[in-house]
Amino acid sequence: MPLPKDLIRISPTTWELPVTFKKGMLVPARIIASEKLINAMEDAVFEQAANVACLSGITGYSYCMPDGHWGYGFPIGGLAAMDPERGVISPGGIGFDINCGMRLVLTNLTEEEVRPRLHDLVNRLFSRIPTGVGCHGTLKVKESEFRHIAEQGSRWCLKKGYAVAEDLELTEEGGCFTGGDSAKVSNKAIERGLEQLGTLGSGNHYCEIQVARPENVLDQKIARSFGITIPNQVVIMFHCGSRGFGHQIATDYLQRFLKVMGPKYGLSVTDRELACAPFRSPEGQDYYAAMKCAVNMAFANRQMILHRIREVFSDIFHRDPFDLGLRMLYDVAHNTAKLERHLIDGAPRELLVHRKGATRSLGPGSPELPACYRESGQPVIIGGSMETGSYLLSGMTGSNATFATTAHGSGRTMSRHQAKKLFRGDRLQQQLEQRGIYIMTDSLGGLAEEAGGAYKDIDEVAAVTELAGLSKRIVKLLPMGNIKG
DNA sequence: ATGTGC
Repeated sequence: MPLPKDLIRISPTTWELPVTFKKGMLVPARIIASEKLINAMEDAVFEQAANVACLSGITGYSYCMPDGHWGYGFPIGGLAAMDPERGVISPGGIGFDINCGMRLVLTNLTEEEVRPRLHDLVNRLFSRIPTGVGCHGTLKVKESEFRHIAEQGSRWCLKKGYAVAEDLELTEEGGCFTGGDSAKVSNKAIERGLEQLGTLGSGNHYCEIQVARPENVLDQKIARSFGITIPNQVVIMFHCGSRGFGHQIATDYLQRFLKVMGPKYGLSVTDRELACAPFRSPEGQDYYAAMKCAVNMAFANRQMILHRIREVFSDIFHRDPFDLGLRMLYDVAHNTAKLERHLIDGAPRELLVHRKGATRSLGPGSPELPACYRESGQPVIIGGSMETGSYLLSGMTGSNATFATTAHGSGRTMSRHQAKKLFRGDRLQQQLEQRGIYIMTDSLGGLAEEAGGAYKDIDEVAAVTELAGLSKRIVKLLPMGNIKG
């Protein structure tokens, strides 16, 4: 597929569509990619990044990260910073799975210690962490309790004994976006959420046991400061979000925005999927307060899953989970919008940063970071496929250009439908087992959709983020065992 | 992504 002829190469890793690319663009669109990745990008990414550049109040550039691909309205990998006074908030810039995110957990166990118990561990994780569409959690809460969870996030877990203080310190925003208001959430969304705490979900959501081999440690010093200190150290990475709760909130507000956008606010968009409302309007503020509830539910969901992981490892090894070194490394959101301060032309400005399939990546010295990571920069977790592995990186100061943002995953190269035609889940499971990767799933079709071959080259994506000055590769993590929906 | 949709 030929690249758009207006596309300009700004640097080895930055490509730009000027405002002349499409009528209505207020700022240029920039795509962070190598030559290989830009050539593999779907046309839809260019169109969608340009559509986002037309949204009121967009500041600087509309961005797409190197793992970018086609999404609902915004590309997945999309980033837009809005002026909060003049700009809009758009659910399509956050995604249906609000606060879908990654959490990385340390252990002090080695591959040699874990391998003999791998099947037991994976089987037990699979039975303790519900997976799949429509799965229900082992914890059901009352509506009033759920409203607290939606407003407090991980803080609720700490109060109930499902977290230790350090878990919250090592979660983006302390595991709670303040200002969540459950009165702005529909009863339907709350009903869907009641039984979803501690559940993984489906699609590309998974929980993986991984190993950090010495040859894959790329920066010894920062790796040590992140707690990767022993050869062949085992870690646990998982990926999930706000389940049906967040999905319902996104659906509710997309409908509401579509009704008022034109008639009440005179906003027109190139694509209905970019439904939006002025951030300072009642509708915009209601969505922001409801979205924060979904963000908080997702933080609490990941915290409950961490609690289950601690129980499982403790059961299998007959030791206290903290003796096993089951400590947080970090938790990053990758589907949110939030008010953040960024330097624009040398002056600090508050901006509403939409990240959709994009990770915050604060560089060294950022005051928002916990003290233990202030020197290194923020841990960034880029999840790859179960075949090819994942990366732990650290934020770099070059990310000032992208509102402190980097990639979030490897990014699909083909649709789920195509992947299902090309790969077979049962065969994949067998092949991976032969390579020492044990997978439990209740959907072999879903497994085929997540085949490594359906994704971009994770090594290339991680390398490009480093070359672009967004995030530095610290450790490549290889899969040993995986549960998925 | 999603009690998977026109």
